[in-house]
Amino acid sequence: MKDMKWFEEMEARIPKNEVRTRFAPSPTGYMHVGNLRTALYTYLIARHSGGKFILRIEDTDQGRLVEGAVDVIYKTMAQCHLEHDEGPDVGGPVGPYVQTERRPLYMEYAELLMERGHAYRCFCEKTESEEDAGEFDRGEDPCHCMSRAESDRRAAAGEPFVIRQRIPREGTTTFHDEIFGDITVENASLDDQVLMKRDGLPTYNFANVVDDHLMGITHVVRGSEYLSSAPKYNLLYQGFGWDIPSYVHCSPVMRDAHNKMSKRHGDPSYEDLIAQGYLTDAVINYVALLGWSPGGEQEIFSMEELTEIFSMSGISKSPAIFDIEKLRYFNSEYIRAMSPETFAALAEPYIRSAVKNERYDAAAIAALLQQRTEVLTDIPEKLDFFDKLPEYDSELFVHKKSKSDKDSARQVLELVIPAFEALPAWTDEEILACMVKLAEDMGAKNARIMWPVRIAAAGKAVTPGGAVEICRILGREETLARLRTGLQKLA
RNA sequence: GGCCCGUUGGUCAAGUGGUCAAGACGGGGGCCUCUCACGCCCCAAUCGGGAGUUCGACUCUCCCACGGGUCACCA
Repeated sequence: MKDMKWFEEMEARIPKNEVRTRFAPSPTGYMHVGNLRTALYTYLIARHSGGKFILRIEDTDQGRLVEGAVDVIYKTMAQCHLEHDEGPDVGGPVGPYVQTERRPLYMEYAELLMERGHAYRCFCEKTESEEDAGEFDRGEDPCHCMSRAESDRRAAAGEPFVIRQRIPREGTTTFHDEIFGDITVENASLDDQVLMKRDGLPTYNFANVVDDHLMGITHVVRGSEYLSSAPKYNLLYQGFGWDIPSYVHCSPVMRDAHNKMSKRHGDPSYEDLIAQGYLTDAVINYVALLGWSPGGEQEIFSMEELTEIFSMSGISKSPAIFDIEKLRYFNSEYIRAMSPETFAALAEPYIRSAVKNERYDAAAIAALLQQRTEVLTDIPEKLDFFDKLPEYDSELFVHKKSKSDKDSARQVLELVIPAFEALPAWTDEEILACMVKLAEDMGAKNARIMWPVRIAAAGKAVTPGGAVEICRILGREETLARLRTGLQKLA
C-alpha cells in the first residue's frame, strides 16, 4: 500500500467549492432514452449551479466492449448539447477519466479500507452456490473474522482472494436522497459486498465510490435501481472518512407499465429516434419532461431555459412511460418553429427521395410541408403524386362539403383548362384569381372549382397544400395535362 | 420470500388540509377552409382500496392490494 502522503496528494487534487456532476456511461455503442435523460438531468444540475459536468467512461466490463463506442458517446453528447468540462478527450485535473486507466488506484484504496477495518480479504470459493441456498449468512464466512496476520500470510502465499466490505452486523444506516428523502435500512440486511474481484479489478460499486470521491463529484445522479445499494455506499464513504455526496436516484423510463425501455424489446434508442425523423432538440425537450416537471404550464423549453429553471425537486419518484405520440407533438412544434430555410435544408433529402423530377422545386415543396409535418420520415409518402400522377377513381371528384359531383367536376375542368391556358403568368395570384372568377361566374363557392382541380392535379384526396400551390409547383404544362386526364375520366 | 421504493384521467403531470382537482398529448365534437394540417372553441376521462386523525382529506397516520427495484467476483 502507498504511504499516507500519496493519499493526501490524491485528496489535494480534488476541486472544492463547486457543484460537480458526472455522467458515466458504459461504451455500448448507443444511447438509451433513459441514459439520455439521466445525462441531461446530470448536466442540468451542474449547469444550473454554474458547476462542472464531467464525462467518465466505465469500461471495466471488457466482455461488453464495443469498438468505436466511445466515439459514439462523444458524438451523441455533442449533438445533444451536453458539453462536458472534463473527460477523456478534454482532460481535467482529476484524470484519467477512463476507468480501465484508473485500475491501479482501486487496490490502493481497498487496502486503505482494510487498514481501517472496513474491509477484509475473503478466500472462499466463488459463492454462486449461495443463490441456491437462498440466503447468504456472512456469519458463516470464516474470512470475516480472520486475523489480519493470517490474511496477510495467505495472500502473500499467493492464495486467490476477493476483498469484501465489512458491514456492521447491528444498527441501521440512513441515507438521504434528493428525490426519495431519508431512507433507513437495517445493517443486518446488507451483505458484505465484494469490492475487489479475484482478478484484481474493482466491482462497479467500489470503483464508483472511489472515482466519485476522487473526482470531487457532489451530486451522484443514477438510476433508482441503485437505491438499495446506497446504504452500502454510505458506509464506504464513512469508512474512508469522506464527505457523502448528494444522491439523486431517478426512476426509470418505461415502455409500458411493467417494462423498462430497452433495445432488446425493440424500443428506440436516441440514435433510432433521429433516424426515424425526430429532431434532437425535440427529443431532449420531451425527455426532460419525462419524469420531471417545472410546475408551470410551459412545455417548450430551450436548453438555456432548462438550465435556468431545472430543479431536482421537480423530479418524480415514480417511473414514466415513454409516449411516442407526445414526442411526435413536440417534434411538430419544433419543426413549425424553424425558419423556412432551416426546414427546407433539413427536409430536402426526404423530399428528393420521393420527388426525383428536378423541375419541381424542393424549397417550394418544403414551404407547403412545414406546417403539416410531424416527423421528417412522414414526408416522402405525402409527395408521391409529383413524379407520376397516381391511378385514381373518378369517384374522388365527388365531395359533399364542396357540393362537387362528377357532373360539376366535368363542367369545371372544361372551363378551367382554357382559362389556365390563357393565363398571362403562372403564379399563385393568377391561378387563384382565375378560379375565384370562375366560381363567381358559376355562382358557386370556391370549393366547387378548387376541389376537382386539386383532385385532377394530384390524383389523391389529401395533399400537402391546396389546388393553387399544387398547380403552381407542377407547372402549367403538367397541370394542364393532368386536368385533361381528369376530364377523360369524367367523360 | 426478505428488505427498500412507488401508486392523481389512456399517457406526461400540477397539487403539499378547505380548488367546481391545473395544463399538455391522445380521444370525441364543432368552427375556419380548395383537401389535410395549422389555428380557435367545446366535451368526456383521474386522486388503487380500507380504516383512522380532523369541522374538513389527493394532501397526515396505519393496514391492505397492486406495481417496481434489490438480494452477482454485471454494470
